[in-house]
Amino acid sequence: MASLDKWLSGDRRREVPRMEEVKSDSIKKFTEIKEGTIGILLGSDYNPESRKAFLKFYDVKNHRIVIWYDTTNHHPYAYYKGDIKELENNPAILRKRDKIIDIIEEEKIDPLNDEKIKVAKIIAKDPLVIGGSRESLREYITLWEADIKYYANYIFDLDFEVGGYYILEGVDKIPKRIHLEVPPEVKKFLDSPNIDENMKDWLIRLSEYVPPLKRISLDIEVYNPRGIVPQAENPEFPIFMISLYASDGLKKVLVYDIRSELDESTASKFEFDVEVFNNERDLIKRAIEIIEEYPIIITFNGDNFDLPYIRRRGEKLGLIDLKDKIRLGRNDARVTWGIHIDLYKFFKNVSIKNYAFGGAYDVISLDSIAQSLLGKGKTEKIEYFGEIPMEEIIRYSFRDAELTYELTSFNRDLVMRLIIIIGRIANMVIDDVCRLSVSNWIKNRLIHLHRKKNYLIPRPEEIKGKGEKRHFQPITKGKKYVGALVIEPKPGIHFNVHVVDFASLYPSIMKEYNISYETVNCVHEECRDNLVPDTTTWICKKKRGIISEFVGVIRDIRVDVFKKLSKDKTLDEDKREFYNVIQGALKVFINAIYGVTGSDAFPFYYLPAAEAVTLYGRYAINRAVEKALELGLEVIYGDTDSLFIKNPDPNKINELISGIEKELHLKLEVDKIYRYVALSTRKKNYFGVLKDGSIDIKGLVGKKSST
DNA sequence: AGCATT
DNA sequence: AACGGCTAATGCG
Repeated sequence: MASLDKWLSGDRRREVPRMEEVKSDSIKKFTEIKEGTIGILLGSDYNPESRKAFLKFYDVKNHRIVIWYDTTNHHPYAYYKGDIKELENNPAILRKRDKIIDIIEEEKIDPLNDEKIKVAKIIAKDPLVIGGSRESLREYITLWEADIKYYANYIFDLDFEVGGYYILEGVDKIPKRIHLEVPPEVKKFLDSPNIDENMKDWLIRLSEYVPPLKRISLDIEVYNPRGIVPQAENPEFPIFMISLYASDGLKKVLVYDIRSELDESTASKFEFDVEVFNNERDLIKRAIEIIEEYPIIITFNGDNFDLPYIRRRGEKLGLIDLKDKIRLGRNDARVTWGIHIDLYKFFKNVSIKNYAFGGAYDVISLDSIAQSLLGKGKTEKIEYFGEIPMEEIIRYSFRDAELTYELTSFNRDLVMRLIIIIGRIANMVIDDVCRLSVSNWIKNRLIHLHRKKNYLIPRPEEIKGKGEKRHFQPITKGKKYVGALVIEPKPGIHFNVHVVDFASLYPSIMKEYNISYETVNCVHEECRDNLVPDTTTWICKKKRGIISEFVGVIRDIRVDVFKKLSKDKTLDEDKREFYNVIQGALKVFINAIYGVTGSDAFPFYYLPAAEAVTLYGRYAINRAVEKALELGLEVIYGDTDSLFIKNPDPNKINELISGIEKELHLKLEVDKIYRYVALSTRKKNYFGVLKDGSIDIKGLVGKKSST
């Protein structure tokens, strides 16, 4: 304590930092690639010095990241729709002439007008010419595809697949995609006749084995005064502890013995390694030396705290090449030798929280998430280190690193697998998967799909420009368009109630009715008679919509293959769990695709498309009610995609299901059967007892009577 | 009471 | 930074 007080009072004994590099051969490692290296593509980035995109592969044999630099002479670019001669004389272009490699004419397909068009492609020496600075071309000229990250662009253009296996044959050869042998349980589906080529590609890509990934978690402690929270932007207090927990069994706490209270006996008191240092610089140096041996770094809030703090403290203390190891972005921190996963960002992601983990945790903190998912939390909370014995802080700090690591390893590496699978679905590098939201995941894959079809990606205002007419007033004030239909419940206790529902209604509608931003109110005259019920919105009959196709294929492989595999008792648990991760990740995408279509922040937002989905949904449930009544069935309630039918003749239910399937091409199925269900006058509030005796309660919360 | 807001 | 519908609590002439 005394030394802390002294330190706080200003006696910081600032020695002149020795300019010294952290010893490492990590840079050298990247200059050569051993022939025959097998790697999984996990990351990519752009190197401004060499002006090249590069890829990060996880070497599955040596468990390190291998970096491969572009050899194809690929460059950043953007498109211009107007006259190429005019463009060449545009002042903004003239100003940037020395940074423009070429302007060439290219043929693309305009998906909104369904026609081939000639566009000018501006090829630049570096990405900032296109976008990212105030002087960039996109600030002066209306450009197309000018806001795609360059390294993402690179992956799309060369058709690289994130999460896929590659063989690296040297620095000068383009990595070649290789495929592991398809496991028999998946092969069975590949050979089946109702699986098309598109589905096959997805099946092979997603089901490929995800190996255990070597990784280390890291957590730092800062010796700050009471009541002051250390700031990564201005790291004025020393790091005095760094805890590490790795997949290869390394468990270690590095301590800078700031109060000189430890001795030789300290290390033996713990079930993990403890290394003691007498200054902060050696502590940081040692930590970097260790984590550099790991291709994947796991933190909890490392983007905004641990990594920037380490980098800035280290630089203050003269560890000058930390800037080449930890790269600080505006809102992230990346490590050059590997991949940094910040679990705080990942678990904060609404789709991860609510869909992947069913809202299991509430507060986004290490303690709360660990408590919910691992069943154990932090050690007792420490408010102020100054009063706590060093040995106790060591245990506390170690626990954080342990929990952070275990959040990636519990349930057979569920989280690591999930991250890789999302990367495969979105074709997005792991760093971005962990930091961006579901709309970005979807956008990323859609951009790649546009490239594959040679579609020029429309600007959002072009999509809007097709017209935003909505046909019905939203029920709820402040909403943009009408949503689901909820049928007025018949209050009372009803016995033998069968609930039928449409299987993933909105995604099925998007798939079956060809809903996409370019197919709703398409350009063709001959499609204008294909109307959404009760509207003047029409849907294309000539071309498959890009979003419809995407949601269709991932819906099909989820329902037809991965859901089945996840329940296949002939497979071992590890495999079942893996297939369960895949079907769960697919579900996140499938459900969100309709949602983002109705979100104006989404670049492919189109209100009439979102409204068409809900209107078809309303139409479907209304038709089902009509059909049920025709069959003499009694409908007592329904919500969005479900009908509650009282005491039905089972044959009539089957007739209803087959009739609807024939008429609407939507699958209706019996979801559950209640022995009895009690409905009130309120929608979305009921309870019932199912056939197996279990109780089902919706919307009702326990309340005290006021009397 | 009735509407707006969360 | 995924949608809308619905219930309940709270605030305010």
